[in-house]
Amino acid sequence: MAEPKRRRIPEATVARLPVYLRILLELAEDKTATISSERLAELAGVNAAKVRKDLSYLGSYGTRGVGYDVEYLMFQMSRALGLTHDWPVVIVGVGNLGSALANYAGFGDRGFPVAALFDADPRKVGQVVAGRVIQHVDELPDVVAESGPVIGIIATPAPVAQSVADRMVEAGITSILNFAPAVITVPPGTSLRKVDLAVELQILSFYQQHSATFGRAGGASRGNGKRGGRRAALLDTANGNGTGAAGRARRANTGAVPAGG
Amino acid sequence: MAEPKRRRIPEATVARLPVYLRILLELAEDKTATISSERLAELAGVNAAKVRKDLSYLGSYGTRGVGYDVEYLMFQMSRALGLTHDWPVVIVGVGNLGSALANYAGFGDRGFPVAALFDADPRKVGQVVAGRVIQHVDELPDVVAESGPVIGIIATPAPVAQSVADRMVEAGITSILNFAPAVITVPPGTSLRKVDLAVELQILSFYQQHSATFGRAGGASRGNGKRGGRRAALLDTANGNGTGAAGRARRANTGAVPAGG
DNA sequence: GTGCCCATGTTCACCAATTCACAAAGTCAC
DNA sequence: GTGACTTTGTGAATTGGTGAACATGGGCAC
Repeated sequence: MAEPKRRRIPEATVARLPVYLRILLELAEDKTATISSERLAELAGVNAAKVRKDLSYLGSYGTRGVGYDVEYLMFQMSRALGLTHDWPVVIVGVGNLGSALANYAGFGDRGFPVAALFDADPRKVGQVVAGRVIQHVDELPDVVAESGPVIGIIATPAPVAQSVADRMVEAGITSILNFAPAVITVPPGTSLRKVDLAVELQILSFYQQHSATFGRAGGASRGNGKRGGRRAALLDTANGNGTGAAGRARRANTGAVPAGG
Repeated sequence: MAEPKRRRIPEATVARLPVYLRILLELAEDKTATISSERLAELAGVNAAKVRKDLSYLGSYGTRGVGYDVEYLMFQMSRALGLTHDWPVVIVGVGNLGSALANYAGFGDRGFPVAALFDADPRKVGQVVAGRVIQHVDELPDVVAESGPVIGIIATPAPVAQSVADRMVEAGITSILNFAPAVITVPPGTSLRKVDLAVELQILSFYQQHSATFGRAGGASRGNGKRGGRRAALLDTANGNGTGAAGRARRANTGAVPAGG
């Protein structure tokens, strides 16, 4: 092993890397050759020091006085994220959400092709969605055994989410993304992330309610230049960390504080 | 003011409250009268101490030696989250995802009725989705002005997400949930949360890749009792904080560590 | 080839969040 | 009414992450 492990990359950093990567992709399309941590921070809505620290976990890939080479940084970042090859995904539960996910082109584009669709409803099995025949969930183990490592997506109703997760784990899936509004547990060694609409809305509700306690944030919304350049960044983040929906202005660079009136 | 502000509730706690609330709802349906912090922690996939501390921010609503009254706790929690009345949502962008969201019954059920659908595509305007006529996005300000405070959901393609956010802010919306795969910025006083599919998948990819560094986590998946009771909980959390998709076992209670082989 | 300039990479101090451990406070049995 | 038992609520210690400040080191002008 040459140097396989630099430092252990913090979870918060891991959650931000994909954001940087997407920005780099856009920059590359615009034929931008190099980027400074400051500019990248601005585009990602974070602090420049944080960007530098995050990138330093990947290695010293910047050039002092110049910045980071976009192409090279993209390569290193993709490597760190394990995106050098495709990760097929299998979707269990082909209702409204499952169909939408299956049809979402962004998946395949970014290295996550939809490998198979499953449902437990016999009426759905055999139907074609997004160019794929829906299979019965009983066939999950066989499909996984054939196709190798995949990411499992749960898009079922809440009551069956845990049992689906169990079946995924048993089939050998070690990465699961749960869209069902239910807490599910998996054994150690399996990665689990969740996306929960209702929870997100309720968090927003909290901050909305809370900002109302200090006088009505709404007024300042239209504050200054509505489109002329980006403003005080609060990268907020359903993923990763930094939940920070900011009830009050937090260190407002632009000085447009809502409560001040 | 009697006692409007106890302590300031930490963001991490705010992100967990909705999870507790959902569990309480299920418990109430099962006619469970009281719940201990330990049991609640188990159901939520977190630490019991954390539950107690989280709940203590709401006030001292437990009874020592007994636990928490489910109904009463639900009430207090709903109040804290601002869920005593409905929060209408407006969805901008009625593509695959937007339609799925509009059709998602879970919204209205939980106090977030869909108030209106918008799109910029003239071919979509006038069509009916989920029982609602799609309006042109230009009408957004009028609708918001009429209906009062709403939560804005962005389900557009990435390139227009920022401009949609700007229009929402200008219309007076102060809570935005962004599904578009783009970083958007809003002025202070506006709450922003994001849900990003690609980012979630890439985070999973990282941990999948990483667990492979220590020998292949896949093997241990089937470890012990596949359904017999919940196991070492890792609440992982696309929202809130604690990104923690656990590459390796983290403090595995059950002892089934993947790398051990 | 020399020196200035500029952005990186890293150190350090701070802040937020988690976890432990335990006293306080209530119930229930008798 | 008393005592044992259970579970909460919180203070303190620890961990993880953030942000500012600064030294390091490479490019570029001349």
